[in-house]
Amino acid sequence: MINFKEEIAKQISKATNISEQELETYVEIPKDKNNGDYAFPCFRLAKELKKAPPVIANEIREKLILDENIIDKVEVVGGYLNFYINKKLLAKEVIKAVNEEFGKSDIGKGKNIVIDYSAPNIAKPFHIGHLRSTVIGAALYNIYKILGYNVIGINHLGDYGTQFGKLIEGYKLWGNEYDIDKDPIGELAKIYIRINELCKQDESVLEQCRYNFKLLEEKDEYCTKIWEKFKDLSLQEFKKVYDLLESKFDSWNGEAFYSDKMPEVIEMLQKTGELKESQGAEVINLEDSGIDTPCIIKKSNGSTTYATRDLAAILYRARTYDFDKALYVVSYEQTLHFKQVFEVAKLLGIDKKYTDGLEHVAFGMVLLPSGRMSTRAGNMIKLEDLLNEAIQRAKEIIEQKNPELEDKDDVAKKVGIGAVIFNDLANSRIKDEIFDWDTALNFQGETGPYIQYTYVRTKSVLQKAGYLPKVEDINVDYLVDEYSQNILKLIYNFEETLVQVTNKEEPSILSRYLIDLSKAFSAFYNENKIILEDKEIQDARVYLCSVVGQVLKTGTELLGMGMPNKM
RNA sequence: GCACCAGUAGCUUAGUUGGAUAGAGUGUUCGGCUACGAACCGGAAGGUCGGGGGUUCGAAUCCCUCCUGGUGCACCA
Repeated sequence: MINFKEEIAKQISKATNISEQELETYVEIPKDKNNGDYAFPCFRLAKELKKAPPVIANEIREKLILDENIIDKVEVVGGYLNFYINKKLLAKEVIKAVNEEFGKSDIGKGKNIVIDYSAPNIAKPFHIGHLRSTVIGAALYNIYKILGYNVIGINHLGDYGTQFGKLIEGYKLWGNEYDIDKDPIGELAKIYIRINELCKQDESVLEQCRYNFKLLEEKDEYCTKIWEKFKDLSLQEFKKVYDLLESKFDSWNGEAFYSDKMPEVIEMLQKTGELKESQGAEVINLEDSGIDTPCIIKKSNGSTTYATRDLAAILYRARTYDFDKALYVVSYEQTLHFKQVFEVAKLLGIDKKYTDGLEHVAFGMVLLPSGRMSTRAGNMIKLEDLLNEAIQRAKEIIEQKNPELEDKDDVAKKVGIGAVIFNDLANSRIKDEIFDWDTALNFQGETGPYIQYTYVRTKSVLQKAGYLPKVEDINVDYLVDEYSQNILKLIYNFEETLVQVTNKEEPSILSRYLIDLSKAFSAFYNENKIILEDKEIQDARVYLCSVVGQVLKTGTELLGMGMPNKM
């Protein structure tokens, strides 16, 4: 598609002798449509030219040689030059560009992106707090992919560490009191809570738990056997949730996968001479980098830590995937951990490209109105329960609004789960979220179902029309009204929106965009009759409908939501 | 105590590299289905952008300071 910003910068460049690249960064999109489609503020030139901004604006305006096929008109308002683009050109460009392939790009060609997301802890319930990492990671995955990047999605399962030493200890003590095969995670969670209580009361039990983990690392037969059992049972439970969310991962290599890859890391760190003994443990001091807390590589009993495993993972991923970016979609509670690990990674002697590519994509916590969720305290909401409730509520609304609908179950799943996913992706990821059933399962206003509903209406119109006109038959004269233009401008910005998502690792930018597009279409839909006597007008509007539908569907699926054809 | 993050309408929030009159949704309120889906659309009311300084032609945005909330701070992950 034509690049309007670039065209405008080119024109101003000719009139001012300032480089086109510099000018392009100054060109902005006015908030108020009454100020044109693009604007060039002259204020920053005032100092240099020693003239008042309005004077500069007028001078530039006089020197501008406009291509009427691209720019309709330019107005000087105060210190601004306001550009109005050629409406028909915009319509032509957008209509030509949108097809099934729309949004696909080769911006990321040849670049590898590793995304580490979801990563629930084995033997603990998969609760609503795990949703954010799962859906943010999945959305980023899809968006990088459509932009042409080679993406590797990794579920870095929490399947290792002292928590297993605790579970093994609890199982050893009271295993026969619990029916683990019947409700694996529920029963294991009870054991986990109980052993934690005991650890608090009796330090020697905690020591024993740590020792169990050391045994596990040393491939002790009994510990390994129990650990494998817990892991298998947990994965079966997790799959239920992943099936509902339709989550896919390219790799399920969890922490345990790196157990045999840590000695190399430790050896590398020893060679640097930075690995120091401190209070019986082996640590890397990071005070020089402004991090007060040292990074523990080896505990005093000789076993490894989360950080050691993450370092082994960085080394492995650099070698295996040659990543340009490695994203960690993990709660902001772990900010310090990643700061430490990324800093220590610089000692591994890997290419700067890799250490520069490490990025913690932090997100806020999901809190209950009563405060934090805690597996130990038992106050949490299981994700599976939320998703099933969402489907149930969607079904009730379908029964009420559209009882004749076919595939009710499938639609209820798409709408219900879509609402939950969208709710989690709608706000900036860094913000905390106080969980509320009615908010998470709201289907009205700025929600996932609103976007789905808008799409369904485009489909419905197309069905009523019974045909799709050919692009070359569209008369763009009928797409220059305010409502059509609003839609076209948004669609014009689709790829730019996706790029912004990857620049900020912020899927909510796409969520907002889809809301804006849905609103623009709803307004258009309410103001204009689409099926009507005049065939030429109808063709143009029907085609616009189809274009909107395609973008809504593509965008919604990028967020990891399903899109129903009817609802 | 130190560090990091957040603070925008009753509630949930958007706000591009500083730019024109700070936008939405929700709730309240008024109006719109003999138009292709009302899970929708349109209008009204609602703001000292946490407070105070500063930089700038221009600050929600940058700097300083204070307040409030959250998170983290060595053998959990």
